[in-house]
Amino acid sequence: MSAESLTILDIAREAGVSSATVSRVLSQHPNVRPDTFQKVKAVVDKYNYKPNSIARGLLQRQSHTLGIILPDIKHPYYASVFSAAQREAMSSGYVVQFYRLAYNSTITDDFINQLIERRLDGVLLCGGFIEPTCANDLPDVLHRLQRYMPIVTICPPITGLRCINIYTDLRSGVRKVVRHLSQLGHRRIAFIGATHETRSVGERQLGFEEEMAQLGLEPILLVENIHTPAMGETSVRRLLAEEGGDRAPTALVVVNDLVALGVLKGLRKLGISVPEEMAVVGCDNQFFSEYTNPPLTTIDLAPEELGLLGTRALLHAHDSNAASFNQARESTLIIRESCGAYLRRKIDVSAE
Amino acid sequence: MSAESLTILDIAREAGVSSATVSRVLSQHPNVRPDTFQKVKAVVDKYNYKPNSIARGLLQRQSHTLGIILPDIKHPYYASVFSAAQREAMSSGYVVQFYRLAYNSTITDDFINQLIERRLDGVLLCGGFIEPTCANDLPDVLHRLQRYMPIVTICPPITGLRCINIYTDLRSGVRKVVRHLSQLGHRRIAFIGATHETRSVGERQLGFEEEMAQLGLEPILLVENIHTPAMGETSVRRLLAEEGGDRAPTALVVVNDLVALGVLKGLRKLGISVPEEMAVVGCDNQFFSEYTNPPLTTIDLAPEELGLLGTRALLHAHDSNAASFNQARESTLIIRESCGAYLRRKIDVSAE
DNA sequence: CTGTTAGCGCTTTCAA
DNA sequence: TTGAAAGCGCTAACAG
Repeated sequence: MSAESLTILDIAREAGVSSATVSRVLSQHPNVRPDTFQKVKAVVDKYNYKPNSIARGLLQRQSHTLGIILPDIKHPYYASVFSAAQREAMSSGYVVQFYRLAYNSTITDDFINQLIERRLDGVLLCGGFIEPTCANDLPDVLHRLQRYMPIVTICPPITGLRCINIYTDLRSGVRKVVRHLSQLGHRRIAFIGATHETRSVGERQLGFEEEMAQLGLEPILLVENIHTPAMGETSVRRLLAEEGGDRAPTALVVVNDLVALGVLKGLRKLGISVPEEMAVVGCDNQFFSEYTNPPLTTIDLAPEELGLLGTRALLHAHDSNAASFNQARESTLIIRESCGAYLRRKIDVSAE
Repeated sequence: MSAESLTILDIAREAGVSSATVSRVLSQHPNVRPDTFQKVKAVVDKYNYKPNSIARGLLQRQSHTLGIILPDIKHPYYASVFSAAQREAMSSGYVVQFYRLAYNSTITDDFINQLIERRLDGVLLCGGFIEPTCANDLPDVLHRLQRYMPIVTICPPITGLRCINIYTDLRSGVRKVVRHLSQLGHRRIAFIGATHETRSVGERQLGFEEEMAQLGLEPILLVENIHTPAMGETSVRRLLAEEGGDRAPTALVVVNDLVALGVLKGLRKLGISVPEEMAVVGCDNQFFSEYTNPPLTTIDLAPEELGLLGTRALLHAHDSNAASFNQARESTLIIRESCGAYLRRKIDVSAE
C-alpha cells in the first residue's frame, strides 16, 4: 500500500543539499539561489515527493484542522451549516473533521478529550447537545475545552459561557410568524413543537407565547417530543382531538419544516385543505419547502451564513482579542402559500 | 488560548519516573508495577494531561483519520453515505475528514496531493467527480493515490481501475421501475434525466433504454442538465411541448427524487393530476419522498449501507489481501402512490 | 545563500 | 519492571 515514503532527507541526499534547503524550497522561502531551487525541485518532482504535514504540524503546533460537531448531518439545516463551514475552512487551507454528538446526549469530558488529543485548531459546535437546558455543567466543560482551542457556538447564547456565539434569533422569528398570521385574521393559533429539551426549540415556543400574549390571544400548545415528519403526521390528529369544534385552531405554527412536512400529510389524510381550512407555517426554509403542496410559508435561518461566519470567526480567534461575543442575526419570513396570504388575492382574481 | 501544553516529560518529572513509563501507563501496557501505575496516573489526572495524538501518529505512521470525498453534503443521498461512514469509522476509533469535490470537476493531482500530505489512513470516494465519463486519466490518478493509501469507491465500477468498489445497481433498479410501469399498463414512458456526464446517471438511462427495448416500447427521453428541483419543475413543460397530444407520455421516470420533487410541482402547475393523468417514479428514496403529494414511488439505494460497508472495507484493507473487488447491491422498488399502483384498488373501494 | 544543530511530543527497542 | 537513547519527518534558529 503505502510503499511511497520518502523523507525530506532522501530528497536532500539525492539533490546533494541539506534537508533545510529542501524545506526552504518546499515552502517557497525566498533565500534560495535559483539554480539550487531548480536542482532540488527536479528531485522532488522526479520522486513525486510529498512532505508529511503531520510532522510539520507537530513542529508548528498546529494541525490546520477544524472540528465541527453537530447532531445529524442528514438534517438539511446542519448539512447547510457544515457545507458552508467546510468551504470557508478549505479556502483558508484548513480541513474539517466531523464529529457527531446525538441530540439528546450531553457533551462529556471523554468527548472533549478526543478533541484535545487531536490538537484541533478550533471547534465549531452546533445544535442539539449544546442545547439541553438540563446540562448545567455545560459552561464548565466547554471552558475546559477552550483552554486548548478556540470554540464557536452556533445556537442561542448559553448562560454562563464565554465564547464566540453566532445565531439566528428564533424568538423574534416566530413572533413575526404569529404577527403575520394574526394580520391574516387568525385568532386561534396553535404551536406544534418539541419539549423544551433543546433551547432552540424553547426559543421558538417562547416567541410564540410572547407574541400571542401581546396580541391578547390564548395560545394553543402541542408540546411533545415531535421532531420528525412521521411525528408531525400523527401529531395533527391528536391536536384536533384535544382542541376540537369551536376551539379548533385555524392556523398551525410548526417547530420546523421537517415536522411541517408530516403535518401537511396528516392534514391531507384528514381531508383538511391547506390553506383554505388550515394555515400552516414552518420554520427553517429547507430546500424542499418550496416544493410541498402547497408551498410552505416558513422562516429562513440562513444556516450557510452561520457556518461561514462561525468558521471565519474561528480562524481569526487567535489574532482577535475579542475572544467572546454574541452575534444575533435576523430571520426572514418567507411567505408562500401554506399560510393563506395569497388566498384572498387568488379568490379575488378568480371572481373577476 | 492553548496555554495547556504539558508534555509527557513534564508528567514524568513530576511523577519521578521516565517518559517511557508514563507512555506505558497511558497505553495500558501490562508491564508496569501497580504502585508505579497509580503514582503516574495520579499526576496525569492532577494536571489533566492529554497526550498529543499527532506526535503519536507520526511515530506510528498512522493518523487514525479517514478521508471522505463527495460533491455535496447537502444532498440527502451523500449525507446518508457520509453519516453512516462516520459512525462506522468512529466506532473503530477513526475520525473522518470531509473533502468536497464539485460534481463537474475532475479529480486533480493537486487534490490528490492534499490527501497524501495529510497522510490519511484511507479514503472513501463517492459520486460526482469520479463519475465524468470524459476523465480518462481517472484510473491513473487514483492508482497514484492508491500507492499511498487504500481507497474505496462508491459508484458504478470504473473501467480500468483496480480498487475496492461498492455500489447499488442502478441499471437493474431502473429496469424494475420500467417493468412495473408497463405492468400497470403504461406504454408511453418518458425518462427525465441529466446528460451522460456522470456515469451513475448514464446507468439509469441505460437501464431505462434496455428495458424499454426489451418490452418493445419506444423510449421517450428528456436528457438535459437536470439535477435540481427547479430544473425538474421547468422540464415538464418542455417535455410535454415536445411530446404532446397522442405522443404524450403517461408515465415519467425521473432521474432522482430531488428532481421529482420539482416535476410534481411542475405537473401541479399544469393542472395534470398524479397519478391519475400521469404516473411519476423517482429514484433515491429520500426522507421527503414519503411526504410528497402524492407520496413518491421510487427505488431505494441503501446509501447508509454503502457508507457502512465502504468504511468497513477501508478499515480492513490492510489485512485483507483482496485489495480489489466489486460488490454490487440490489436496489429495492418502493411502491407508493405516485405510480398509480394503488389507483385501481382505491377506485374499487370507493365504488363499493 | 546554505548547512548544522536542536528539537516538536511521543514510542520503542535495548540494557540494566 | 524501568530508564536511556534513538528516532518518526520536519522546521527554525544560528552560524558560516
